[in-house]
Amino acid sequence: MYLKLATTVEPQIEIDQFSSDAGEVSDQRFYHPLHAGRHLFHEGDEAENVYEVERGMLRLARVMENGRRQIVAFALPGDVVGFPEGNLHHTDCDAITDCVVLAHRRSALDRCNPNPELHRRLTRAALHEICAMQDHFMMLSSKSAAEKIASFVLTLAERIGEPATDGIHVDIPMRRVDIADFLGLTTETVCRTFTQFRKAGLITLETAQKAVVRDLEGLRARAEPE
Amino acid sequence: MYLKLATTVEPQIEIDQFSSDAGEVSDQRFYHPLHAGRHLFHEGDEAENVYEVERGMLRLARVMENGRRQIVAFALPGDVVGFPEGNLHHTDCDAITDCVVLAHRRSALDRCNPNPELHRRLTRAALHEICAMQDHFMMLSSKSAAEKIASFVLTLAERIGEPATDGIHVDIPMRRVDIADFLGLTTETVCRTFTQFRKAGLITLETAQKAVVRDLEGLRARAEPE
DNA sequence: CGCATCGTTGATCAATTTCAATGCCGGTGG
DNA sequence: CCACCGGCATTGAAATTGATCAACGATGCG
Repeated sequence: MYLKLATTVEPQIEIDQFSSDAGEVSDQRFYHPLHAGRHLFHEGDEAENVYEVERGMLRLARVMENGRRQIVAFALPGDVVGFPEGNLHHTDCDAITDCVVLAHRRSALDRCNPNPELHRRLTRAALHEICAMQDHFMMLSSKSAAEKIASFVLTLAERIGEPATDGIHVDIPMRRVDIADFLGLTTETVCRTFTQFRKAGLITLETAQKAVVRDLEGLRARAEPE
Repeated sequence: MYLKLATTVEPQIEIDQFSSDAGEVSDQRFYHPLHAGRHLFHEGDEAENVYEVERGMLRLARVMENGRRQIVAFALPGDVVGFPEGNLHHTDCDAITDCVVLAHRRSALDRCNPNPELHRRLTRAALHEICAMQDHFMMLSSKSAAEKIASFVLTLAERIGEPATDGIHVDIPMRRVDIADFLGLTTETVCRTFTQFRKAGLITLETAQKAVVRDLEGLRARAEPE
């Protein structure tokens, strides 16, 4: 299965206290609500925290001097974002939808103490991330546009799809250009491929952001070559 | 700077005992010589060790069911390979040239004790790897063939090039098809781009494996668009 | 020496990008 | 309330890049 969007960690430890405002849960972690469009951190920022996504969707991006942009990942609930390089963040991260993230002090990643269990979870998440990124290499380098879009929609369907009688309802909150920059395509190609799938009866599009997967097997068949 | 080939760690801790045969250095680490063409591990193998490259070059690869292959990274001295996912290796790894690698028990990555310093180094290497892979995303998704090859040669030159009066001598021990599978191109395109650079006077090729960078700036100009 | 593998080159083809225009929708202000 | 505006999505046609198909050359090894 390709296109892990980002890194999933083991089931969430139990959180007792929750305040809908940014609230300190303990000195180790605290909740942080985040409105759509707001940045969580920028490339080059001092990395104070790593974040576990509770709700919503985030976008991790890197920009080249000349303006070309790569979406590194879309982060969904359960994913961890903000792994530092040295002391700095090496991507921009902003909220595509309203989000709630759980911030962990960056020290939890660096040191076993005082919370060895959290340290272990975050380290595992980092290792998982490496594996997931390697999957994404396959996606970027050896798949056609149709295979990329099919895989992409399938992953979204598996992770946030809601099964219904008429198919799997999938929210696609990111813009077409984000999908393009994630998959190494152009906006136009993304559009065309969506319409191609729509005309083939694989999906329907209520709006550009609301899709229904009507033929899961058909979509799977397009996700892998042969 | 794009195309970090793999993960560089901090300067090597001092090693006193060295045996040219596979030799236990301590219960935490041991040297492992490896001839060109030999595998260090396979995809799906139980991950017993992570390896620090001392000498030589290794190839990390993933293969899809249908035979398509992605070279995930080329590992050079200072790089770390074999980060596990769960308990398993998720790539094949074999030696392109004769190598010497330093094996660390996988537990050094999982646990702080008994060697917290090593644990910290390996964890950092994993984080660095994430960053390096994100660089490679840019390479794979938003660069032209010429930009990819130029970046690739530049990185090799920086990491293993030997400056001389006539330019920077660079060993390119991997085959063309490996370069192609690394950059998401075909063998033919890799070849053509090399000849194009040769005809433009940017490089010379004594053999397919021995290149001399004659115009560093020219090559840099082709590595980035604009 | 002959075979096998790898590298190189050429010609054609197909996929995707590019360029251009139009449509759609939500927000804003008259 | 409605018209206009701006951003995003979609579609079409042309251009370009890189893939594919095919042949040949070089190199190393049994």
